[in-house]
Amino acid sequence: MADPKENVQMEKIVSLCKRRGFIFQSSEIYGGINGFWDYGPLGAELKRNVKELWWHAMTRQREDVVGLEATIIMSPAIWKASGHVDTFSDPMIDCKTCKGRFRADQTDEIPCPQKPSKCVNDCHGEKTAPRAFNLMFQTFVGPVQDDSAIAYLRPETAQAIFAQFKNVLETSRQKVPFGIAQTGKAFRNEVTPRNYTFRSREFEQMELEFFIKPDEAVEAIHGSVASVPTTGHPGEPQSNWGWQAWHQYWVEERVRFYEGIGLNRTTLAFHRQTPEELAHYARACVDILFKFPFSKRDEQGELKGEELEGIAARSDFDLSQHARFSGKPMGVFDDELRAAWGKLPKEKSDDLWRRYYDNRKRYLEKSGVAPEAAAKQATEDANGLAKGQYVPHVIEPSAGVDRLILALIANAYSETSKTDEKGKTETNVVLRFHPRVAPIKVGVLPLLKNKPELVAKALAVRDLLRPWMNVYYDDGGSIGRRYARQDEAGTPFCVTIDFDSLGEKPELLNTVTIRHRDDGRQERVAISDLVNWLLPQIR
RNA sequence: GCGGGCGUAGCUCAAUGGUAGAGCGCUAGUCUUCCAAACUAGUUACGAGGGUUCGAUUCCCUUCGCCCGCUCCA
Repeated sequence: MADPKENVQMEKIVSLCKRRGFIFQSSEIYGGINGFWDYGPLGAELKRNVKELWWHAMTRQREDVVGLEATIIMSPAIWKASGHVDTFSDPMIDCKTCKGRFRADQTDEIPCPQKPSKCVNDCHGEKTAPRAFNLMFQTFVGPVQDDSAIAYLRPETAQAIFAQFKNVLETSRQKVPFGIAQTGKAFRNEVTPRNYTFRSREFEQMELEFFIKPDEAVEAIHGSVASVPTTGHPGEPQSNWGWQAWHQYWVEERVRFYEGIGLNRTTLAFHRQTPEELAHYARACVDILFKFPFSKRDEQGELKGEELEGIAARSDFDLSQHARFSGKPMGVFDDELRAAWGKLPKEKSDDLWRRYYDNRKRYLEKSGVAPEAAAKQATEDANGLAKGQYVPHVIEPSAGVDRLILALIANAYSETSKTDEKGKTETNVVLRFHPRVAPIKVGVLPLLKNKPELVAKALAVRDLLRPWMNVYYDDGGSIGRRYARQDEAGTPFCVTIDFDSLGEKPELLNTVTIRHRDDGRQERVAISDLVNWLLPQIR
């Protein structure tokens, strides 16, 4: 943590989350378990709202994205193909003398921190035996616990989408470009869970794999690939978009989503990965960061932010891997491409053929295929392109739900101070959630508890609203106390039933007060208009 | 996993080798005509296990968890 003040801010948030029932430590009564967190009543509502908004925006509101709900345990072959079995398991050696940690396969290359003239292998430090640091949780499928039964809890939801790509394509009546969206749990046995729920061992993802034509196919069909500005939203998708346009599009779509739930651009930061940071198969990756209180600061003292979501342009790597490992074709056939290819001038088709060939060959060689075999396969692939066949490329917006929840809470957290006549200052916490994500949409409160007519009317209003939104009825303590309770829960609106609602002023019969969380403003609304007044604000 | 700090009600904080206390919160009741009013009653803790001791929340060990460094990127 950069600064004690920010530490305090984070501690307040943690304390509030427990006090109000947003987040609890998992297995707390048994002393807890590191890296696992539960959501209490308010947290469960908040999280559900966020996931539903994502699902709504990503699938139901779109023509070109469909959903998937895959299992958490899959064939271990999937994780071989994806690279997780290999890259997620570096054997490590700790040196008890110098406290260093080294990859076991590099101890004869890395110099000893204390005696740089010698490598780690030859220095005098006492080393532990090599230990595999596999970030995947292992389990066994079936009753026999031998190596043949080993399976893994998925470390990301994405791979199921690739593995089911063909099934979805064939059953959904979609054509490239289109996407497959999925939310769900993922598991990583992190070395060090950190920063409250930010890095957990069990967490939930919201991932879209959006499949697009390779640029060579777009160019063959449209003559050229559209260029779009590198900043700002490029507008409605166009058929001549290549991967860059689609990537830019999804970055901006995702920012719109965050803005729509109360995280405006100033709370976010962006990181465009450098060529050194990118995985070898990736063309680009933009991270969307949120400036958490625990974030580190840059040289200018600005919060750098922590990653909420990465939008990666992953080329055709994923589907190609699964095609190679499963032996099942992952390519698609494109009528339009086939028709267009025949009309290309030879110069053009040769150029496209060569570029596609080069890309395929580079991928195959990077994947360890022998040069000769790679050249042969790449030739086949490029010939396939000329007949209308290709392996789709993918743009992957991949977000962490739990990180977003924490960001929403941190963003909403605010304190207001009031000093009463006696000079007593009181600090109140207000969670300024966007109404769309707020766990409770409306608090229904009779002005007084000991007047049966008020209570009866308030209960009637509660029952009127309940089918439409999450309501909370409260008649405990004074009205001010109840407002304060709802402020802490982040409830955007409170409806108060008073004597005018009962007709004390006849013209106000069957009206109620709506009190706004953020400024305390009140307005009078007829009970019969309540649903129509509230719904547009919470959707 | 390694090193450093920490662990007392739901929260914030006391005290002690000999019965653990306050404020706030929460629950119930009285009262209350719009922003944590008052009164009454109730509620809950020494992270877990072992040891030293007549007796441990206090001293020692182990373990679990939290925070800070090394790792990581949803």
